Amino acid sequence: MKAKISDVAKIAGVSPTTVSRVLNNRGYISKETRENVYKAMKEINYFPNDIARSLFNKRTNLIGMIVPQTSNPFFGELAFHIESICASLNYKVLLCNSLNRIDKEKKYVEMLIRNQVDGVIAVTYNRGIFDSESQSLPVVAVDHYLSTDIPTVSSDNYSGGKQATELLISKDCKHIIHINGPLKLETPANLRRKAYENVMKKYGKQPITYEISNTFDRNIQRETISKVFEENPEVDGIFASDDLLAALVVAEAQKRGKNIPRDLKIVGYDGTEASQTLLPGLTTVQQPIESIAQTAIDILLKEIEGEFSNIPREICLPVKLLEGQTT
Amino acid sequence: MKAKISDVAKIAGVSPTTVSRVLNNRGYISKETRENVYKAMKEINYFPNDIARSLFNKRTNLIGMIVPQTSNPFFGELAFHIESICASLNYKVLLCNSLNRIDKEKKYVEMLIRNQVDGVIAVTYNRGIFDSESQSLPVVAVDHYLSTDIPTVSSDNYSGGKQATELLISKDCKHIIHINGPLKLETPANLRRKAYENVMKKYGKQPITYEISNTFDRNIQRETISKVFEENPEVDGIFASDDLLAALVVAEAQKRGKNIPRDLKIVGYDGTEASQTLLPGLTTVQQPIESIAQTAIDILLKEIEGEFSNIPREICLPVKLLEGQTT
DNA sequence: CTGAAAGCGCTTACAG
DNA sequence: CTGAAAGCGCTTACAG
Repeated sequence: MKAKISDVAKIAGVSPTTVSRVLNNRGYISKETRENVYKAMKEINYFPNDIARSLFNKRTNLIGMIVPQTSNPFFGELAFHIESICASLNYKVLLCNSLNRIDKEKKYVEMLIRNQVDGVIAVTYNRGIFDSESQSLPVVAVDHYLSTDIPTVSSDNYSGGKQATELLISKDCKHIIHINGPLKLETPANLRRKAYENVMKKYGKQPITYEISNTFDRNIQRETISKVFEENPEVDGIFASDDLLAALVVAEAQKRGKNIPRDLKIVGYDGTEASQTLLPGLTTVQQPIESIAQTAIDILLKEIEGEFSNIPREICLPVKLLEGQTT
Repeated sequence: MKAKISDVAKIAGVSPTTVSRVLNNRGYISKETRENVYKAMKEINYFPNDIARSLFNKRTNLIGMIVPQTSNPFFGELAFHIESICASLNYKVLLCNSLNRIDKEKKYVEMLIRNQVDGVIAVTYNRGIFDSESQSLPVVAVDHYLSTDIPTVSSDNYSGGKQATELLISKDCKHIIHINGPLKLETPANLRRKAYENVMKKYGKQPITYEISNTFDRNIQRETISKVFEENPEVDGIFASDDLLAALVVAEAQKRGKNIPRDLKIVGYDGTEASQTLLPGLTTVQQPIESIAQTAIDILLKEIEGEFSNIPREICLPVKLLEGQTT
């Protein structure tokens, strides 16, 4: 049987109330009593039951974190930073991999509510998963607009898209194509495409965007990329909306005997540690993943503390263009 | 205020006991009552408080998962599978990024105990983090021996190391070097080195293993790799103990003007989705990450259910050699 | 400086 | 088929 507070009390010769007091450092307690209690806790290897505490306190110090998939380096890195920062603040993280599926996300949200999480950090493409039932639940969205009253943290996608496109143009690319994920929703990431299109038009060029419908099926992605080359034999610049996509473009280009960067220039997006290690030559727009995590947590904690006054509705963090050998 | 069971009871005109019964599908309940209760729950948006349930049931359905760092694709992918499988079995996962630091691991273990997790899946290099206090805690280790009574799930590291080395030999490499992480501990991953050394000896070659002391500092890794080339100008084959390391070797070799695979052949280890996408040409030994996750969970659940009888002390899953363009 | 009592939201014998 | 009571392990007024 696990030791409980009354066991400690018995051994230390005090009441459970007193044990609780030394545990929480509340009220006056004689040095002697305190030491006796500590000794008793050591003796029977006592650890407080945080479940019981949470029930009373109506505070779990639990944060729900919904990401599409930690095996994707961007989300894996984001998850790492979020959890690490939370741990340093004494918050615990419940991990949820949603695969962007709305059914899973809804289930996860319900699970998080049942588990009384203090707040949720959500990286999800689906609006409407936080509804009526979760009105009072503190939520912060990363990289996606979820609803008018949920703050969003993202990096400066417009600037990133602009820098990527302008780089390709400055390198003399004539036929630049953009490949993006699902475009249906008003996500900040969509601004990457907007920026691409605007820059293209500004330079009198025709923007062409290909959409990858499924983010999780590499074969579908490969097919789309193959189509890009088939339908645009003159393509000499590609801006891919994430590094994995860019890597697939690199592979397909090599398969087709194209010399990079001579025949084709490629810019990716994300600049994760993993992609920079595995494909260090890739030119890419690096997101400030750690500050995204930090900012999201700062905002969420404010919401949790009830400081709704000075919470920005949207925070946009700067990106950094990393020039490699693919441009 | 959040709705609770007594609110539902009041509205449905029954006792809390009855509400609990319909919630848990226990005992006989008239159809009418059941429907009234459901209607009441809908009406006030009631969700059961799992914290309160857990307190009573002494069962949280929580699993602690300790990994070094989810930003590393191998652990990110493992974490994804573990969490996904757990979710499908109605278990929730508390994420812990330990960075392999024993102080962090100990803190995480204590946190998990306080939170009454039903069990822990640990990928850690440090023995002794599960001590006396956690005797009764179900634990399963992945890829590392933690103690004699903690089951270990790993892939067949010896076979992987053997296949990698034999491949290099069969490709006519004369001077093959192995680069590994910290070697101090008796981890299954150490078998990769053992296998390398045995195969080398078998073929009358001198095994040379370089050790990377810090897994998290890319610069230290780069320095060690640079040293490998400096000290062994004749090297024509390198077996790196993970894909990120292999990628660094590729980069360094290119920097030194070596043609891969003509002048130098490289084999990595892990074969994650991310590394196979970002560096598809890499020859590597692929670990069965999903089955590792599945197996670890199977074993952990058995421990949780108290079925200690038929739990193997060690499970070893088959690896797969993926030949790319680096050999 | 310390303890007895009540309660956090739930569930399960027990009784009817 | 249903309800009143006790209890999961803790904490906090309240009283001394």
